Amino acid sequence: MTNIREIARLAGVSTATVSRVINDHPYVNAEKRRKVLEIIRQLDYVPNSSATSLKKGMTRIVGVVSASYTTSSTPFIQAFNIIAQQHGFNVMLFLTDNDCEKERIALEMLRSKQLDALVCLHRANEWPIIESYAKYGPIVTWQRLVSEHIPSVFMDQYQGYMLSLEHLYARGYRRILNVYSSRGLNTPQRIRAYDDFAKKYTLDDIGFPDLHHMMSIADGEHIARWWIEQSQKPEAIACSNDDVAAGLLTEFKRVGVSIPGDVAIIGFDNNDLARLLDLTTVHYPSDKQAENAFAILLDRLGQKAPPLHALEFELIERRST
Amino acid sequence: MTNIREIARLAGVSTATVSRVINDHPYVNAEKRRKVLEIIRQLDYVPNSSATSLKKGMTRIVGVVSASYTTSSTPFIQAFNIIAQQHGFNVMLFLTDNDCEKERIALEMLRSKQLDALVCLHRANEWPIIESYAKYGPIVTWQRLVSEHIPSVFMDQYQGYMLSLEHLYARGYRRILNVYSSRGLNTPQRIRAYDDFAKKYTLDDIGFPDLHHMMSIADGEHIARWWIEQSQKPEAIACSNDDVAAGLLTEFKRVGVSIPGDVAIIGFDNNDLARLLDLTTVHYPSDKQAENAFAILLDRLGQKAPPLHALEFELIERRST
DNA sequence: CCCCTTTTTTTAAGCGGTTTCAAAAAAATG
DNA sequence: CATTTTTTTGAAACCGCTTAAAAAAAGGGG
Repeated sequence: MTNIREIARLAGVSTATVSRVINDHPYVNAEKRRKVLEIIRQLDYVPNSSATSLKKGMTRIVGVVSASYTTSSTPFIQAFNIIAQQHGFNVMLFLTDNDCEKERIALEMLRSKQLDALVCLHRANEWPIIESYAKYGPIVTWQRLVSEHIPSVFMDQYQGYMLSLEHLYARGYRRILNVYSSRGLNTPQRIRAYDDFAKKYTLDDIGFPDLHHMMSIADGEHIARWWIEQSQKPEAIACSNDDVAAGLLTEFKRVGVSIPGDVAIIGFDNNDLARLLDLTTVHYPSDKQAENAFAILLDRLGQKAPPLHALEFELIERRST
Repeated sequence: MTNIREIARLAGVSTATVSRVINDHPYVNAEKRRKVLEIIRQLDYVPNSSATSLKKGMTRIVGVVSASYTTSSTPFIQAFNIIAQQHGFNVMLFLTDNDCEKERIALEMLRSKQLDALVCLHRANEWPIIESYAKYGPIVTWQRLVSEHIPSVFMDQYQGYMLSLEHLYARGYRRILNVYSSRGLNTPQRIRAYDDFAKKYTLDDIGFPDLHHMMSIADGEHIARWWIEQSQKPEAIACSNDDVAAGLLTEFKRVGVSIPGDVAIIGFDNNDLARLLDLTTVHYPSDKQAENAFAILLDRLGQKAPPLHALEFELIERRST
């Protein structure tokens, strides 16, 4: 086995010097440094990461716990990967399918120091269980959680949804259909936003059904077909996310319904699809949330962390409203 | 820090004894074992995994490299997780989005012994690059690869697709539409299968278009709408996978086309959707492939491995043909 | 009771790195 | 040239665990 001792022997120096070269420490003679690097290259040597982790007390691996790899979680995970990479951390992804056991694996790896920290996009176990692991290493969540041990990069969607509704109002739409998803705590906030909105402008309750659990393109297509059959049609549809909006838009175009002439559509998230289809939407800064999550973890690990971003929703006006 | 020395001290034994208790070795006095376990429980102690890995020369983590988390890769990944778990291995998932750099991370972790082994469902880097990492630890692939260093659990889909076609023929269908995906090397084999099939039964070339890159439910829906517009309609549609078949089926039902009365549909994979929708399909044993992949890795790691499954396609007759 | 075998326990040597500390060498200063 | 400061190096102590080997204790037969 080729280890640091072997390199030291061949380069005619001590292991300390080799270690210094590897870790880019100062105070190494230029010639010796060259020689050591040469031997390392020749022998195709890499330090054993278990040994490094043991000695340094860190693995430089951060776990990301997500129920699955969906349109909504992907941007967060991608951004998290990038920022972690930039700081020399690797990311270990745990797709739990909402299975407590699978989630537990990640938590246990934090406990046994295989992971330095954890970010939970979703969770399967009860909060107290997750909190009980916070003593083993920093944990950050994406969902709302009031806990002194576990910080969160959660954003209250009330404000974001209100942005969406106000935009529709400003454009002159009054008969608005709300399309909700079922993502944990977001829906209640959106409902509250609509109630406040309706009260503010004294809008009558038109009796449109509240659509729930709408999350996919296919759901959007269904709603489009439903819309066509109605005699009392909504003038605008405020969607739970861009996928639903995309499904609506493409299905409407397919059957010749004009957007925004016949009906306006507004999405939520501002994902690739929304950009592609020219959908008006509300930008949900999940990339900034991911960077904040990482910064918080880094800080709790006692490392110098970049400053936190301010998290704000932003209305992206395009051609669908 | 609570380490094994601390436990040993409190239990009044040596670290060797504690280690034996932890690893369930024989030759430990029952009373001392009890005492040690008691202290471990009290202090909420877990062995440091870096130390264990360093000493044992294994991390018991296996990497799974996949482009993303899709309907086709999920069953494999799930099955792989389960079998790995059963053998005391953890799985580290790498979703590469076909990015060479991201894939490289996994390979480098194998090199630095952070991973014991790797299974590649997809790959972004060229084969020679991947092969060059085989010397650092066992690698198995899901795709075809002829290499002495990298074994594969690849299955030639010629036979599976032929099964599908023969079934349609036996049911009396002659005007068959082929729907292909673009998954690497599978499509050529399927085309070859259809050519041989057409030759065997001297079927005329009817001039249906060859549909390529069809992989999703939405693709299936498109094809259904295309079918409706044709004057010369296919009697049966042989799909690249169950998702496409599902899209076809549901879209057809929506507009009142009778299945299999007006047109027969056969899928491929036998996933949850196919079961749910009562689709005739060809079972693609990706769970068995995953178990084989793990067995091969285990064997190459010098551990006792379970025997390999024979891999066979199987026609699953349901109500869509 | 002695000798031999079997069971139990401890000591100590690693696994492969990093880092402290002290010493040696080189450079700067007066 | 002696003294001080700075740069460069290596020896050795760890990080936390496992395990081979040695030692101690217990059991068994004659």
